[in-house]
Amino acid sequence: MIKISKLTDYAVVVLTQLSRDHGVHTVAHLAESSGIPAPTVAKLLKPLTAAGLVASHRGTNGGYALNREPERISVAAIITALEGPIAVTECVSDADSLCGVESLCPMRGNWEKINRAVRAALEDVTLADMAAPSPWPLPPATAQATARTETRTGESRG
Amino acid sequence: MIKISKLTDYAVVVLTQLSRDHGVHTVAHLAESSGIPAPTVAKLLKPLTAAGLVASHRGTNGGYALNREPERISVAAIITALEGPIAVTECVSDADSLCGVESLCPMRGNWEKINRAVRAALEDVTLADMAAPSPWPLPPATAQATARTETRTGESRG
DNA sequence: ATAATACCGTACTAAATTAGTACTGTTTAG
DNA sequence: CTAAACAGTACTAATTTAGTACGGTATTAT
Repeated sequence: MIKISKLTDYAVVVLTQLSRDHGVHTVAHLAESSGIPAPTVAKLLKPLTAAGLVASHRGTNGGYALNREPERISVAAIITALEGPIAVTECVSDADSLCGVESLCPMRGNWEKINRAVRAALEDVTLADMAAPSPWPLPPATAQATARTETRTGESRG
Repeated sequence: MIKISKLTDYAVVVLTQLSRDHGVHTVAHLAESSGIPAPTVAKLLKPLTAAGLVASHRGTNGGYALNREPERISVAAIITALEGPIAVTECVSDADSLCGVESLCPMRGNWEKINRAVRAALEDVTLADMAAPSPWPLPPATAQATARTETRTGESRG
């Protein structure tokens, strides 16, 4: 369904918490206040640390803290940290993996065009945006949305 | 990895074939010329037919044909036909599925913003674009690509 | 030093999704 | 009436993703 993994979803939640309180937070604390199992929180913080989005502090009174202003952390950066380069198709994501279907390959340039557009959309939203209160439902902005969009509106519960 | 399913990938391949030769093609024929297993081709053509993207003709000399000009079939329409409404997170895709993590929900409006941007990007590319010969590598357009992009360039094989 | 705290890293298990296969039914042309 | 070709369902297998467990290392306080 062209969606991100649950782990990435959780990562945004955890990072949002860190952005609200700039101090150092332990995994246990973050897990408790978010409702996400602690081992899972620890798991997602690892690649986030490796990517330099958060900083870790060991020992007593240690924990994790944001390593950069929320305004300077894009959703694209978060996704990239956890899932690797953003690519809608496997074709372009790694040079080693062949397509399997040869006739697919001639259009990898077109897929890359799509990838860039998606990437740009994701670069444009920062953690600060995500932490900010969100108006819901969203005001209709560009109206290029499909006809299907209106099928489900009204019963927003999720 | 925020990618579409293989079935959708195949669908684009099959539709590209149909767009090149406007006649009626059997599943067997499409399978042979694409290299995709016949049952799989049959499987993906079903929802495509339901969505009105292709038309099916039963009986002897039957088969499938494009139901619309390639210029009027967007990649978004193909993905939607096979995978349902385009949404990066589950949260907004269906009203019935709760998030599980409550703290996630306050930012569904922000996620929807992202969903719209992705959707727009996918609406913008048509089947005709995909069937067209693609320059590769693509000329750098907006340069908002992440630093990671350059890590893998050079050995394009996929 | 010693002990407690909290991250680090790897391996493993289980669940969910996705891909692929098989089979039976229905429609159309000759 | 027979053969061609789609329609629909059910099932199996493979892959991916989520979640758990455990032993190790660094830092701080006593």
